[in-house]
Amino acid sequence: MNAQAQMNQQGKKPKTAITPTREENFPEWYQQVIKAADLAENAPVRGCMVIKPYGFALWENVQRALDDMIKEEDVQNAYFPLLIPLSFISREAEHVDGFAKECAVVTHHRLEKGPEGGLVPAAGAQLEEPFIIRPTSETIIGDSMAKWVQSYRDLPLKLNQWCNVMRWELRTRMFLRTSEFLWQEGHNAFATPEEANEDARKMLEVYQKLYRDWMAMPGIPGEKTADERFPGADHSYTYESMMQDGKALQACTSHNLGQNFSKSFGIQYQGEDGQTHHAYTTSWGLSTRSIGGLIMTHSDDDGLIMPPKVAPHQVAIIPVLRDDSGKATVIEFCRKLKESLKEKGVRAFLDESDARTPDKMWGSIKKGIPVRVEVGAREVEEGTVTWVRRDIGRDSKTSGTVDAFINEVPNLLAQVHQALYERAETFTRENVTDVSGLDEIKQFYAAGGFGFVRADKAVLDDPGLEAVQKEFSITSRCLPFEDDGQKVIIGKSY
RNA sequence: CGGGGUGUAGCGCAGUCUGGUAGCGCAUCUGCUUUGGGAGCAGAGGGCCGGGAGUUCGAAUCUCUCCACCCCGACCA
Repeated sequence: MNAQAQMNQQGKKPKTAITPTREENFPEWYQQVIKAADLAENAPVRGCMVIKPYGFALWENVQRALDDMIKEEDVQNAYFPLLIPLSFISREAEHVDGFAKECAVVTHHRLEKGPEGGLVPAAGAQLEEPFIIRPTSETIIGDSMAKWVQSYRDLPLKLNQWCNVMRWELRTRMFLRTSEFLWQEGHNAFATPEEANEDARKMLEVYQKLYRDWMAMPGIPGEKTADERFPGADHSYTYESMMQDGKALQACTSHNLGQNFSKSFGIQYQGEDGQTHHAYTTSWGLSTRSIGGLIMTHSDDDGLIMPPKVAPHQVAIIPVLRDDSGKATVIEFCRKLKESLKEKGVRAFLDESDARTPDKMWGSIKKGIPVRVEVGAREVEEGTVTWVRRDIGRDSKTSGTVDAFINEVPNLLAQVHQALYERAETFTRENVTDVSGLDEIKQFYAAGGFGFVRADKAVLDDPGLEAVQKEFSITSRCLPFEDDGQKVIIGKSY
């Protein structure tokens, strides 16, 4: 957008740090942003990725923020096994249908030398009952809950685990859909259906808060339609976030599982009435997919833009060095600046590499560091610094004293956060189009319409809907809470 | 899993049709000159041309076969 403006003024295409641009090829741009920012790379294993230190630092910040919020809800962290007995997964009928197709199965416990050299699973070491590598843990946690819940006094039971899961995906993309991914999965059990549903809604609000206040990502909270529901859930709630290419990303989910799992796994308690009752359970998860969403929401043609609150580095200090004579003084000045920022609770990164100045600058741009501060011999002499906001670029270049800058930083970071959120929020709002019914949905997408449409939920009962969805690769994303479930949002999705 | 595409230096690519000593740009290293939004000149290093099997005097190039990645679709918290 900024690039577009420059292009018009100068009559030529400005150089962008990322090629291709979003407009030219969005999926390829996405890959290149990840590479340029050094977030992750493909692993030798199909569909898996290596999350590199800078990318993992981002995830850790997201994790820390969410973990604190989860604990605020009186949920306790625990850990359950990676391997799940095969028989567990088949206990809940819908659940099996949902996951059987993408399970990795462990069948042996030993290797031996094969006839043609190399190692093969030992024939004599076949497992009596194979294990699956967890695609999600409802079943194995349900098994434990059944033991832990005896009396109504044991409820509610609220558990969460941070772990990896594996789903044998046919089509993978970095962060958005990988065979193995990291997430947290929460599993709560209650005595009444009301509490369970309230909990599922509550945890969605927690996610919404994380996205809004930490990752600056707007979205549309709502309920999933029946055909988009989690296998085994009575109700699934979601936060659907619009990416810059107009597609929806299911950014997290929260499920009210009713008594489906408590019946399959025998999660029962004796109530005050002396009778035995099945508990009501919920499950809720947020994964490394959120990182993919963050990238596609905020980044531009010069690379990543990090929302300040989860950014591994909030301020990049770039020493501008002319020659070796002034170098020591400038570096010394920068180190002091870094210390002062640290004391203020700001995560500052000082680039002490001997790369040339522009390369250091572009490095911080591509990594999306929210604020860049340039310190040269001139600044050191005057006791001033020059700073620039990543989201605005060089138009935001400002000079001031070191003290002024240090005092301004928290405000600056808050402004970047606010600007990122508002930009994404406006973008989302402007790209949701109200339509009257199926004909208008068809017209909209046939004419190359961009983004989501919002229709009366009656359209879900239109027998022609399926054909239209297929034709334009669109699905119903959710029934937004803000419309009291009377409308449905439809669009393309990841 | 179906259709299409791509695998050649860290990154981006040419070379493949028509077999004959592995190339270009950026990055890296050395030196000099430069330096506040992607510097210039000169030189240097770096490749089992995705893997395997064939055809051939000779294969990045032709054939077969795996594998991986990307896009579309199907499927999918």
